[in-house]
Amino acid sequence: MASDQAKNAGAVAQEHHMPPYQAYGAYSPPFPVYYDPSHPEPNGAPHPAPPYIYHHPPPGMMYPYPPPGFPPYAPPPQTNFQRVKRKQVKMACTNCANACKRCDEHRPCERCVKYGIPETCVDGVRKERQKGIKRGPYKRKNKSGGSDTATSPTHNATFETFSSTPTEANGDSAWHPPNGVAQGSATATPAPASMPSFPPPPPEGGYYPPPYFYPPPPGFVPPPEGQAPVEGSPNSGAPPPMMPYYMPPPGYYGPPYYGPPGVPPPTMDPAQAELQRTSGPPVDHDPEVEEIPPPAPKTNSKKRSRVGKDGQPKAKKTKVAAVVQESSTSSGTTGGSDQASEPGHGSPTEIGDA
DNA sequence: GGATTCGGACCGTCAAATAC
DNA sequence: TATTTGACGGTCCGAATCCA
Repeated sequence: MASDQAKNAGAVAQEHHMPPYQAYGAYSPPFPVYYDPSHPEPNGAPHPAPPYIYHHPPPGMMYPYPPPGFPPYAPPPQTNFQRVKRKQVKMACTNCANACKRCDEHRPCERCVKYGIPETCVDGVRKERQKGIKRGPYKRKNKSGGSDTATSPTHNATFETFSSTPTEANGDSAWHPPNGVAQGSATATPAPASMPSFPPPPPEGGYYPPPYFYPPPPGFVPPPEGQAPVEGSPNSGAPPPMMPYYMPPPGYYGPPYYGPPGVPPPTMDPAQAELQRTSGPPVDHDPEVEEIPPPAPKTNSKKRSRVGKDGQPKAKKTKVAAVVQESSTSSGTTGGSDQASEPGHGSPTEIGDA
């Protein structure tokens, strides 16, 4: 469940701490970014209080990714979008539960009101979890080395939204700005004087110091302040959609990092960070990261036979009958956990009831 | 074409297993 | 004792199907 918790933590953190980014150039990162104390904030604004710092790249900031030894930015697959986590109510009313429909916290719930059966909108009785079930030995996750290390849940959650992008196999470690512009060329925005050489070894904390930012999506280079984007470049058009950006090198707990304001990011064991830094990124897959696989081709595998578990054809329900049944079911189950009378589906729990 | 059904993916919780 | 793991018990999405 750790992964679940991690995902939840990420969702919560994201929900509660989304800095007020403003548009910068063609895009602004939707994640916190550490600041470089030696680098002035845009517009001369004071630095936010460390250590939880954010800002968008100041005008003229260059995107130094990727460092040597790290793969080039790979455009995220179209399907690698952020998944909106489904929110469940703690306890659906019996009517909604039987109908497998969304319920809400209120009683009567919206659905019961809609069907005119608010009086039957009551919580069911949650079955008690079985106890004393013996389990086999647990498979402990490998905590040392590898990309699937069990790092801090917060850290892993960090990457839930910005899941790693596939690593290109061509071994090209340079990030190529768009339109054939070589990285660091005159056309690209110059790096500020305060920009340290890249990549510096991770400091004692195990993460790289700021300011490092993700590169913009392919085809996007923040134009120098006061200058229009290169004609014909994507910058010159509409702002790009928010996309997952480049995955930072392992051990770097900079962007994106979500967490409570004022709470420093988790740090990695320096030895491990160095190992990962020198051995290359585990970019292609982190099992802790929730990746959105390409949607499976639609099939007809969901053909239902309208046959109950006992092999008997299920009785059809008319609209009224369904509502009535829901009502009767609810009134019949409020006093106990026996769900044997509920309609065919929705009773995987029946298995354990015997 | 809208309403209904329900398979199964997804979610939250928590006891057992394990680490410290 | 604290943490991690894995599965239970549940919710509800969305395709299939029904029906006016």
